Amino acid sequence: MDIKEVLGAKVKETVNELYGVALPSVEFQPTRKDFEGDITIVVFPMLRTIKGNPVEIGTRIGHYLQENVAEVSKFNVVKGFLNLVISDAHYLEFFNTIRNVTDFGHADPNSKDAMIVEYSSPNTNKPLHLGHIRNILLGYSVSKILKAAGHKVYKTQIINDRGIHICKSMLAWRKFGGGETPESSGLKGDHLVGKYYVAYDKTYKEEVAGLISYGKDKEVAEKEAPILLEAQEMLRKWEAGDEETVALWATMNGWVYQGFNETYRNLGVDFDKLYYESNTYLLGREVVNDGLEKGVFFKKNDGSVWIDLTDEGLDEKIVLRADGTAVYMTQDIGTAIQRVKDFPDINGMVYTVGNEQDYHFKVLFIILKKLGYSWAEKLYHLSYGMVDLPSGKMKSREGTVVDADDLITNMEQTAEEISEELGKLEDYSEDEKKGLYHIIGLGALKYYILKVDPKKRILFNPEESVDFQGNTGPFIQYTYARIQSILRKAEHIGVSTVLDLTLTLHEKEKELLKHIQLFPEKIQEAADSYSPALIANYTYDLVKEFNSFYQQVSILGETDEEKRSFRVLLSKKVGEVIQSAFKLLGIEVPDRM
RNA sequence: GGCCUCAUAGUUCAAGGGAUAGAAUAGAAGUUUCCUAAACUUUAGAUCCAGGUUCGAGUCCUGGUGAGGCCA
Repeated sequence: MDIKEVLGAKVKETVNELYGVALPSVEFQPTRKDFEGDITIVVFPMLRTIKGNPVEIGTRIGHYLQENVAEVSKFNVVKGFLNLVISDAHYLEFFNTIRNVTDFGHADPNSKDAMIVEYSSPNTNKPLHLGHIRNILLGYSVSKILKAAGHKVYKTQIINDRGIHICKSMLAWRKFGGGETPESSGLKGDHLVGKYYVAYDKTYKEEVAGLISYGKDKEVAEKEAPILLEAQEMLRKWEAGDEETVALWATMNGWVYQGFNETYRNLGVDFDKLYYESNTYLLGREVVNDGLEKGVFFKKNDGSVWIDLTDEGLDEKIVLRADGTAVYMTQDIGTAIQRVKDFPDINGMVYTVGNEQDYHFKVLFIILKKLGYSWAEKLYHLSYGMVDLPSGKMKSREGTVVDADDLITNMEQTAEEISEELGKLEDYSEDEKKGLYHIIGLGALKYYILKVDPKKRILFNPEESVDFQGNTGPFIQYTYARIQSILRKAEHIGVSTVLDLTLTLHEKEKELLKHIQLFPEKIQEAADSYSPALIANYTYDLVKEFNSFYQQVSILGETDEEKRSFRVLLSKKVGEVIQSAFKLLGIEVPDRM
């Protein structure tokens, strides 16, 4: 039983007895380090219910708790803060109940609604970059966190595999490619296709410049460049189902998927179901007609269909063009409904999409609610800020985009350089080393990105991102590795698995136990706010707490056998919590480094 | 023009309306006969501006300023 629940109930009971009033709630916080105590009850909010002096009230409650609650061994009152010292026995008892629990902190599986988490959802005309990485890591981590909080989770993405941008790559490949394939060129499929997208853009710009030099207006030139007209023609052919065009489209998309899959594998992420826009772009139109009948939408004179959201403080938004073709909104409405059909057990969806689409999703969710879908209440736009570079915004035109694959390789190399310098792995085989550098390099990258609150912009400094000291992934991995080293040595020494519940706890041991105790709450909080950053920062705090413990007490060198055993068991548990927390971030931990 | 985010040490990040605003990095100074020094200890340094609500505001409200985004 959670200590806060016990105390909360007791405090209410106490107040009722002493003052004859019912307290609506009790506010707790961890006691600040400069005061004696483990848990603090804030008295101020009680003043609304009980009239009087906060110090007096705190003292009376403190006395009562000390006498009647076994867990409370001491107390002190500072201003309106009632600091309680919790007995060692309570923490030992807590430790005893969790020490053999393998998924400590996780809620019962499938105890909550099933959900869909969508992330990645790239275009298929160029390789993934740093912006996608933030999206992918966030989405994957949130899916793990929701799962740990008790939800069943389906991971999905919608691949933007059709449209003018793909036609541009296809056209350029046909014009300049000379039949080049990933095999013949040795290029990763997505990079190959991206190369032709760039080639298209170059030609396009030359043509526009040419037209302008012949006296055309810039705007006109941009619309009339021959290569653009050709690409548009190609798109029309694709939509008409032209065999050759569709075949080329399928081939080139196939290359891109191979490339993407390699990147996903490197990042350690996966999906349960994929949606392709080429299959879904026609969805949603019937729903619009439906909504017209219900009066949710209205038709303008030109035949286009709109929704009026002025009563929501927004404006009017188009949902179907005058020529009857779908806009993004139409598709998204259709896709959402399709997903509920595909996964009838779900009640809730998370869309991991950048914050430039905040408005779009706000509107989408309102429309779905107005259409009367009950699950529309449980949609969440996991919106995240852009990734900036020290030089400013990433711009593909200026070549400042950080490529995902290059970045991963870089991180692995840095991990290798640092490890080689320290030279602790002489007995490792090349393969083992390679695996380890991958774990460390990706740990650095993932942690660097996930520790930041999703809604904030990230400044990605390539030099700092490979920093392995301080609040970083490798620092935490290193602590884990040290713990494993202790455990290996402990095996030789022999450690009792019986826990002596009458031990007197060292201050640092208590701190560690308090921190471990927070893990389940943190998972819940992270799930409620869809924020891996909470887990990252929690893990870092735990690691710092462990390092401090490690520095101050002897673990294997402790001569009292019972104390030694306890410390080994405690270290082991800390390792397990680190591992478990990092799993929620999609980060692996090494046994040695 | 309308709407939406963000603003905290030199820098990168924290802080469910609660105590003296925490870390990390960069700077200064220390700690290795002992369980991994990728560690630890000490030191200095910050809430964009002006009002308001509250016993109490980095946090909530209003108005500015600055950065970014969305919609025509």
